[in-house]
Amino acid sequence: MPSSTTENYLKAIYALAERDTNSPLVRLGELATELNLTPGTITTMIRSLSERDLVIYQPRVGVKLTQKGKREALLVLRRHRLIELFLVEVMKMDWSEVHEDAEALEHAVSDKFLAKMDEMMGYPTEDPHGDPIPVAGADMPATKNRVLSDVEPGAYQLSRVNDQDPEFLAWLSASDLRPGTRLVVSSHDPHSGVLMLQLQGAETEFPIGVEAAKKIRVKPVADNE
Amino acid sequence: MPSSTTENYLKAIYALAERDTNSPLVRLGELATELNLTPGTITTMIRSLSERDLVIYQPRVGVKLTQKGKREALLVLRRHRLIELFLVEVMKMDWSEVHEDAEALEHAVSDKFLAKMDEMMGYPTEDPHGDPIPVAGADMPATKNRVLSDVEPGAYQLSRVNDQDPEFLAWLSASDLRPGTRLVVSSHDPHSGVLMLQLQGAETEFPIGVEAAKKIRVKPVADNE
DNA sequence: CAGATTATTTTGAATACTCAAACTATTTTT
DNA sequence: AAAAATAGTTTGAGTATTCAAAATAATCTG
Repeated sequence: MPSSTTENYLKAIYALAERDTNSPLVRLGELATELNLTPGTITTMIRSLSERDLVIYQPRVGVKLTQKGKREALLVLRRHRLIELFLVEVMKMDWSEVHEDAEALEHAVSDKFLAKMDEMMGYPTEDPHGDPIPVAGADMPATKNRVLSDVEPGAYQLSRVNDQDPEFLAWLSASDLRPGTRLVVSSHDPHSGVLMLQLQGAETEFPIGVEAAKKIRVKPVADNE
Repeated sequence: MPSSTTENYLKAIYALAERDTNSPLVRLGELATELNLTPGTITTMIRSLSERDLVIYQPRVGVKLTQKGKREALLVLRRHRLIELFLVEVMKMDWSEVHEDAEALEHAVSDKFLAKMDEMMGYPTEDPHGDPIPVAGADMPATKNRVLSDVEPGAYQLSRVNDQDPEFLAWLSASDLRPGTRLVVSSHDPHSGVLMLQLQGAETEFPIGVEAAKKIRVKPVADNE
């Protein structure tokens, strides 16, 4: 029974938290940008979410989801991804036009309908983007993130960096390695301890050592995303 | 871009107007009952609909839809019925559980999605209840009402009475013939000019003359409705 | 027709969002 | 560390929708 507004806030908080796993809190400004609302609105709304025990709010610092909030967010995410897949697979709709529709339907779809879609598609575990579909009861969607140093050659997207060291982060940034960056792991030589990466757009390859690669998490990317 | 609240008001006005075609206006009280809202709320909202040229409002008397309002209402009805049919036919959902779902989805579904459903089901003209599905452009759904005197034997529902005569109406009412009443036409003898009706629940038959039957309109009823 | 009944409207208030603009805290920069 | 820039909060206000209860109009009934 959370309103669709509430659902959207929770979803946004969840998404932003995923995007940047380093900081434990999502700042309200990010949220304002994400949701296209004024900062004041966010503050007000977050206070209300906090009263309803959906988020933990540290004024001036940021928010994070409570257990309850996360459950809700995952529910919405599940609906969203299942619907997207449904629209593409069953309704034969196009990639491009599917997101908006799912955005609207995710707040209107009943459990029964959701269950039917799920069944109809054989209980899929990933949406059209390769993102995992959160499972009904389960707390967490199996995150598809993997440590860059452990990954087979292929296409990935940088999802997070497990290191706070400013120098390292600066180097990453200077190398265009930021969350969201697409990259292809073209080879991994275990003897030299060097992986060759090719960045989105760039044609030259680019070496990185295993030690550094251990700090970086990526997720596999479907070509169409 | 009407809100889903607005859409529900328009839909309700449309439905009530259909139900009782004798009076040209829907009284606000009926609306309050239909929508389960307090009378004051209705008054306020109707004034707002009126300002937006969706209804014509005669204070203390009633409302009717404007051309614009009717267009909106039919749009919603089209969505509702198409969705119901979709849920039953494609999603294999049960009759009983379909209405509520459609009620929610009718406000969230995009034109693209609607078009896909329509196409997928081969452009159906009737929903699971036998009610006509309003066509996108067309102003009016082909009403399925028929004059009782012209109808073949079968199950019907009384939809309207085209007569104002209080005596006649009183007789109807005394005979339990009211809009909404289910009845079965068991025979129609053109020579004697008498139709035999069996009322919902009752087991005895009951004669009515063609002249009277001409004033009564019914619509076919599916057994499951 | 006058009081009783019933239908509708008005009034005052609440909830859930949202904004603009003023204000305040925090962080950066010099 | 003070000035400047940035981020977050407060305040006052508005929209859409709703309710309860008082006021009013219309209708019914003896």
